[in-house]
Amino acid sequence: MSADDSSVRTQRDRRIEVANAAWRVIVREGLDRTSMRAIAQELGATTGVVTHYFRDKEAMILFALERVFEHVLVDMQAAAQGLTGLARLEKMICIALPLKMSDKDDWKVWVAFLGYSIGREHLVIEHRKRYDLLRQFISQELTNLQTAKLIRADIDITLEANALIALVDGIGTGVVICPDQFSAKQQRYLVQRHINSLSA
Amino acid sequence: MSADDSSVRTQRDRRIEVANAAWRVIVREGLDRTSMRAIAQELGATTGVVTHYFRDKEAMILFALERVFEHVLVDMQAAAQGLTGLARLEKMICIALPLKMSDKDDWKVWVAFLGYSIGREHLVIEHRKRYDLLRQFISQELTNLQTAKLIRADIDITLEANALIALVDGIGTGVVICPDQFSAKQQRYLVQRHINSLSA
DNA sequence: ACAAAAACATAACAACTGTTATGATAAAAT
DNA sequence: ATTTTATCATAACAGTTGTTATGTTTTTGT
Repeated sequence: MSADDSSVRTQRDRRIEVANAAWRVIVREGLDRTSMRAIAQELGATTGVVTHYFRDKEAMILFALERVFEHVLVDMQAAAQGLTGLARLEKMICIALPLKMSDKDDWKVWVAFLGYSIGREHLVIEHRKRYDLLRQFISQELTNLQTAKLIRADIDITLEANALIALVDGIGTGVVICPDQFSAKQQRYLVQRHINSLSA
Repeated sequence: MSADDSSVRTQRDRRIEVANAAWRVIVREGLDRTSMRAIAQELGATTGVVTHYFRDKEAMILFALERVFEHVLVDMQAAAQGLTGLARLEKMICIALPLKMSDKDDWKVWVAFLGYSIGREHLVIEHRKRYDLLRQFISQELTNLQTAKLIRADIDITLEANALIALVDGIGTGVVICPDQFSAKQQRYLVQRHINSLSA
């Protein structure tokens, strides 16, 4: 092994390239038609690459999902920097929305995974882990707001975190199916109104 | 053809039996693993039955989806009977929620379809038709409420219909993934609060 | 009773699936 | 320089897929 160098292509980098190719195929063809061969072709390589970097198809699929999810979490954290109060929560939630056209593809992958998980309990569990993380994340923010007396004291934090997730999830799938029904402004308005209704 | 009789098994009845078998397989195995052979086996028959009553797999799948959707619409209409005002809308929306354990299976099918549609534009369009119908349906109710001055006059009806659909959709998928996070009482509370916030 | 049509069963088709084994080539380590 | 390891290509495997064709049986219409 060579020393750490920013100009070398590490093993993880290559895994990400494969996952990105998978991501593109999922968006274009759907998850159940995302075959090893389709991914390899999208990558301009053969299936040898895919099998070399991932134990099996499911490991690769989960890696691709994890990338989408992690991406959102990081963006939420970054967007929250420097903000406080309700505006901070509002900004964070909005990051998860498909406000831009490009965000829609991430939502396509997310929705595809949700559907693909039905009947595959271990995938449902994987998905649940991410919802749990999100809930934990939002609950933390709500707790801070409650401590600062910016939202009402009688609010059930877990319930409200779930409600926010449900709202975002509903809008996300709504945009995937009916892109014309949710403008960026409308999405923001719905989140803003919901959060303001929690205000003290 | 014999005369109309309630005790005969019509062609449509048999199609429904096939669709119900498909529904069960979708819930248990997932949509992409719902093969013709699996459906036939669930039905206690062979693939000859399935191919005889449906042009191809997609026609059968769409028929099964339509049944789930129609079922919800009918139930909503039935539940609305005799009710007026905000309580009427509230009751209708709640019908679509997975309040009971048995409702969860319908939501599994719905979510499976959503994911399965990704990358299949004609299925997205089919789904969109149903969202359009739902929106139209809810908009009608909202319009009545607005005319009766029971909700604020400045409310954008289409936006609010979409918001309600998104809320229900978010809760539904939430229950499918995290069944422990939404009690029936909590689901009702969220819908109730949302609708009350529209009150005049 | 007889013919026509509906309701299935069976089997075969070609295409596609994930996985695995085996090679070949290039990089890295010693 | 040589050996080991990482990276990929190729090919074959056994299984599954939707679809179609061809039967066989049952129901129905006349």
